[in-house]
Amino acid sequence: MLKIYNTLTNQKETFQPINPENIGIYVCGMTVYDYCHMGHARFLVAFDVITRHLRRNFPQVKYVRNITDIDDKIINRAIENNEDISTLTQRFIDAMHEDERALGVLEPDVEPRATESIDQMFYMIKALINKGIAYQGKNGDVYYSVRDFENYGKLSSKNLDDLVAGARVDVESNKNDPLDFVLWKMAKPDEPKWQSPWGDGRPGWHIECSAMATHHLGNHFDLHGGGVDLTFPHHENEIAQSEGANDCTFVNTWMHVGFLKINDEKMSKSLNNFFTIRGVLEKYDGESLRYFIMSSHYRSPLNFCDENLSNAKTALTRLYTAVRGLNASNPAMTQVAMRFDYENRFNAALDDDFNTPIALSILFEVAKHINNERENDPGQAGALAQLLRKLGGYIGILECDAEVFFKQGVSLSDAEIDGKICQRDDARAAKDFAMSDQIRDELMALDIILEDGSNGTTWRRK
RNA sequence: GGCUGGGUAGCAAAGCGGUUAUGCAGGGGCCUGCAAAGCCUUAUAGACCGGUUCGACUCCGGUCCCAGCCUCCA
Repeated sequence: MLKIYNTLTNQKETFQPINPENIGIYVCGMTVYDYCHMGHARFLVAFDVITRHLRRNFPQVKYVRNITDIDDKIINRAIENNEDISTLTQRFIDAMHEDERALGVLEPDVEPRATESIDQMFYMIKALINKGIAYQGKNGDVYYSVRDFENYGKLSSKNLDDLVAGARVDVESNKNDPLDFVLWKMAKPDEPKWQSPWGDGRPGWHIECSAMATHHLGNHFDLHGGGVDLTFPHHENEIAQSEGANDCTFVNTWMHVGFLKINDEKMSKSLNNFFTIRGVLEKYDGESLRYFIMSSHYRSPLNFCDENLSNAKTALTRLYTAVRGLNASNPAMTQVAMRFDYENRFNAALDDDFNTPIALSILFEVAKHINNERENDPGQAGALAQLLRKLGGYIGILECDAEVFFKQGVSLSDAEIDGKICQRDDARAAKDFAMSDQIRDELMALDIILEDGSNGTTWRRK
């Protein structure tokens, strides 16, 4: 039984699909004006784990993740780069897809873009104006009238008066109320614009998600997610817009992924401490990065630092070490492995609000079991190795060949290393251990580790 | 100030009202020419103060501290 923490109620709830035959989930995606950073990696992987689990438990899941391809930051960046907006956004969309593949993130079913969803936004804004919940200000911008939506604040547990009290003094005379937010803004000269019933302009940020989500998933769907920082105001405003326009519950369960910290500090541009995914990939492989992200619960803060990352790599190495050399596929043997309850416990962990740390700990139990059986009962060890890979696959790890994992990114060729191993074997046979150790040390200096086993010497990267 | 989370062993990170989390690092041992890997074994916890209970890291109350949101941000 799947339980999910719902921001709307601030508690874990049993997930009750609107239609068990078809689950709908919407996630707020990237604003594409730069390369993805590690914070993006975190929510991309988190929702990848979530949707993978949903897909195994329900016959059909529709995962929609939008792309914001028009906003101030994009416009400014295009001007800075002297680059066409669509060229800029396409470049970073392609880069995002590349990063996702490196992290083992599966594609969403639909990836709608704001600029391709303008008509749906018009439709919703019109509905809001007709109901008197939205109005056009003196400057032509269209605003949402927050006071006319009675449930405003229900997601983020805020009430309007507290918000007013805490608000920055923003004398925005075009609004009826300082808390009102923009649905459609008039274009300034030289800005990209679309014709609308209210004048040439472009959409406000929040309306695009309401429009795209309801267009692809209907007025009422199961799950909606994003980073915690989107809870207010973005998701709060999405609820106001969608429920205001459609007069029905927008989303049953709201999910929010915790923040990523950098060396225990908040990641921010002013501290200049943000890392792009591709930058980190120069030093760590994508799978280790993915493991690092899954090593804490998706709602907890996650601290990005070298120690934690190398820890993740070491941990993943232990799992690959367990399956190494046990690649043969044998469905019958997997059945044997099934008599242990690893898989049930693994699934139960994910059913408990996607508890990846527990799920991973079960993987280590299987690894230990394999190591114990390796000598005694190779058949069973092989079956357990298959089980380990299968469970790993459920969360997007352990899917590559162990030899590939152990030999990636090494500066010498296989032949060169094999040559060294032969030399060393000769030295060892002659009991010339000084020479033998020297060869091993030389390779170690190149991050190549030699291991003498009963079937000869094997090697792996550090 | 308001709202939401959180404070667990050397580090990271979970579950749980009474019995081993897990990974890395540390001690001892097995294996090895020596290592590495692996196995066995071992030490180190639950911010503080009260309360409930036969029994609390786990529930309740209070105190202190930390983080996030309240302004664009995953």
